[in-house]
Amino acid sequence: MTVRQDIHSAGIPALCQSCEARHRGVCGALDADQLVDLAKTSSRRSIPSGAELVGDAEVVDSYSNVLSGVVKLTKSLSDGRQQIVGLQFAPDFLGRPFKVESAINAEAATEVSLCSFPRTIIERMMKESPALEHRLLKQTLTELDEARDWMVTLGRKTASEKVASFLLMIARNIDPTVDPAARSATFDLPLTRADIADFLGLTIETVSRQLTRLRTDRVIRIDNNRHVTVDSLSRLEQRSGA
Amino acid sequence: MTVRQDIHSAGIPALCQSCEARHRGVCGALDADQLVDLAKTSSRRSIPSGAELVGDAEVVDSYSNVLSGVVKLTKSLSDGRQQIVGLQFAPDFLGRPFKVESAINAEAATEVSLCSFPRTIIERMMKESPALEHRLLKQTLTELDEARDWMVTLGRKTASEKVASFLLMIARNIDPTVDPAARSATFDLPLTRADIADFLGLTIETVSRQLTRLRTDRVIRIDNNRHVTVDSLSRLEQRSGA
DNA sequence: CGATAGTTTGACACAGCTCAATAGGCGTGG
DNA sequence: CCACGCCTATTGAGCTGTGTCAAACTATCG
Repeated sequence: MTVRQDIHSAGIPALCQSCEARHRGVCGALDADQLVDLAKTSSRRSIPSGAELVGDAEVVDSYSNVLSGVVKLTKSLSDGRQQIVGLQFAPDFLGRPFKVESAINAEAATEVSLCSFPRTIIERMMKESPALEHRLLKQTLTELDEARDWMVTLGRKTASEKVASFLLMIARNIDPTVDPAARSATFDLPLTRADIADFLGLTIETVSRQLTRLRTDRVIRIDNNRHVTVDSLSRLEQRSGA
Repeated sequence: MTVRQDIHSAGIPALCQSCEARHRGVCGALDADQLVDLAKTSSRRSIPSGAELVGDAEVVDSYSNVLSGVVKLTKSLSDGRQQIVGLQFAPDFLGRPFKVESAINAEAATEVSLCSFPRTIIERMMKESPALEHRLLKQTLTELDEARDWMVTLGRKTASEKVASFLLMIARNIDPTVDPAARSATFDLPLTRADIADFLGLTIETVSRQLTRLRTDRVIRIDNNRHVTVDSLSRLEQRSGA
């Protein structure tokens, strides 16, 4: 990962100067003028774990970039059963264009920091800048691929395969040292057991049992309930049913 | 639904003249010149039920519009377990832009007719025409919403709720008389029991048992294994867990 | 140190799976 | 038109993985 601090930094707002979203996120699709324009009305905010970002059926009037932390997207049935349908990590773009009402809940799974923009500005820029829309299309296609991968996990994997798949996914998204070739990984789980259960379509108890099984089989180690060490990612992968 | 046969039809290729995709599908984003251009290299083809359209890990060199019939998108685990991750109806656009290799299988679930275009043409047009990319973004967002709805079904619903949800979805997509306010519906199932099972993350036997339960409870009628009549869509909806 | 929220463990129940047999639909050929 | 064979769907009996309910344990924080 090289730091880009070149001639193009000229005129970039201070807010955006070192922002990850400007490189890997949607802001990478904007030129200096557009960034200045956007930065005028955008603001960083820090959200405590557990806070609701977008309520079900709530009118959404802002979009955001995730700068750090993990956001969980959930859907619920009327009797309270809940399913996590997506996790967003930095530098994902948060928001559902072309629909003022969201059928989805967004909640901070960890402490989260966001850079938020008014809906109207983003929608104007999308009209003016095909590059922005292009970037958004790419992210949406990626999210669709991920959603479909999880459909396989939800529909066809066993509980132990689900838990292994989940750990693998988190390792790849969180641990900075995990390039695809890495053999081991270590990270903090961004989700509670209850969240993991909602993500995998299981109960808390089943998740817990599968984690202890992985632990007694020496595939993972867990300290303080949250900190996970995987010595052999390939062993974990074997258990993921891929 | 009004038939559009107005001044804008001037210069529209014969092939596209009465094509549904020109109104509700992606071709609606193109002007007459672009349609002419596209029509030069596009072709209609009819595909028999069961034929594979896109093999897993196969290089995709064409995109298509679905004109009639149903296409199932599947993913498989190495040991053969399979999950249907999407169904495409007319006038959906079939193909995954920005990725030459597909991790997905596409197969005709019924007899299908397609209008296919070379990959290169579509990709050139996407660069030139923001409207096309915009349309594609909208379809992708819709598919993402659908995928997330199914994640809830896969992860959190019981077998009988799954089967009811499936019937409801098919009724809404297939039966032309089903506007949202309709009370009843009748349609042919586009999928075999095995396909339904792969869609819902169940076994054939469980699907069959739940269908007979719906039948004995007089929620649906089934003739010739395929033809379904739903007298009260709201009763079916009550069983879908929504 | 006590209170609280999150996690683990155990015992048991049941929804959905597996295996096996039967029934029904449909095309082919006599 | 019927007889046959093939494929799909249904039904049954028993098993098992995961859910339910309940209790014990652990971390964290005032």
